[in-house]
Amino acid sequence: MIKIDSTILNSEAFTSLLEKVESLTFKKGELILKGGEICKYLFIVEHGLLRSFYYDGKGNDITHWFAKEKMIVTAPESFFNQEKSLFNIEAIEDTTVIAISHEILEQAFENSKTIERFGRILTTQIMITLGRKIIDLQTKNAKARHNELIKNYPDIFRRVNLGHIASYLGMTQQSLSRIRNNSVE
Amino acid sequence: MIKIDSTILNSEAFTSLLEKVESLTFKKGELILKGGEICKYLFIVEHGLLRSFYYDGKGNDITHWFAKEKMIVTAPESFFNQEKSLFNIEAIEDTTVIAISHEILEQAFENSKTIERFGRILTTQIMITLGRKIIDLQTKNAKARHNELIKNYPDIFRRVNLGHIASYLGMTQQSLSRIRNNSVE
DNA sequence: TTTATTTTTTCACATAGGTTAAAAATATTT
DNA sequence: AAATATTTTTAACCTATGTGAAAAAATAAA
Repeated sequence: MIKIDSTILNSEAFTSLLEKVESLTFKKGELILKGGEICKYLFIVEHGLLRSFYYDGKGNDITHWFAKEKMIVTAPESFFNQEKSLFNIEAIEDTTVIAISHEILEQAFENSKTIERFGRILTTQIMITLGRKIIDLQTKNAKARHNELIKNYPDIFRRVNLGHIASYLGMTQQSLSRIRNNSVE
Repeated sequence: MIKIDSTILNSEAFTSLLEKVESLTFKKGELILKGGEICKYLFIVEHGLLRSFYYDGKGNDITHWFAKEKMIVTAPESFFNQEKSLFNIEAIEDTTVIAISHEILEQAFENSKTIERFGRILTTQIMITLGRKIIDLQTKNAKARHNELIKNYPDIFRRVNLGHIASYLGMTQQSLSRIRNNSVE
């Protein structure tokens, strides 16, 4: 859930990059990326809501991340290393994205210190965010993780169904439902 | 557990950066960074072994990461954003590190596209590694996480005591001991 | 506005892993 | 080598969360 600062979005280097990108539209339920494919694009959400998810080998799909307006999403390992993707990316609302291809982005990194810098700062912040998620998973119980999400991303919480939220939080849908409805702390 | 490629270590830009860094030595048990401080340095381990850890608020310390020879370690949020650190960093063997200060590194990022690029690629790979840890925590049971560690980092496993490994893996020391000694799958 | 589909809740029961405490084994210091 | 400190194991019991199945509620489709 990384948001792009609008000063960067409006910078010259970024504007020139944006001239080379595609705008794509997906209907609710459509897959933007299928697991097993090589992820060609990094997506910036214009309108709508995406989630990346993977299968856990026991028949459950696990939401890894959500991306709403102005957020960036891709299958990092697949996109940056051009390997087969573990992740699927799905539109959970009708969604329009800007799609930056790996090739175009690599060129932009080569040619523009500003973009390279932006990339570094972005991945740094994502790294920090992922670190926090690890800490939450290791130190907070289901109830506390749920509260944390409501506090930090109330809108995501409202727009996404329980099952997706539950797997994102590392619990079953039934547990999340129980937590919500129990007055028990 | 990110390793620096030796071609980068030997590059000119890196060599010139290394002229401006400090070499520090710590005895086993010493704290290199205390929680609450602002982390001034990014460390590259020359010899020895470090761990970063935090307190979970219930009196337990939780190992977040290990760093052996050639690995980089810092308190990311504190170092990159110059905020108070959640993490402590401790030498778990007698350790020598190269310490790159925030100021020097930021200058290097400004002045050298190569270093900026290196920073981007490094944070990208860390991002991927952290993503994998989240997946492991969400989809694997204690036994499987333990097997994963033995497979991927057998040396870390040998050099570190059980308690540190257990908290790194998101379980208690007793559980890890039980897993190890039970023939039960 | 009925039917079908999806999502959420509820419930009984199971279990992985936590908790507490102590013993055993190992390592370190004197 | 004794004494002390640290680390690892063991064991009995407990609890948060998972599992499986079904009912209820909400939403979408016909």
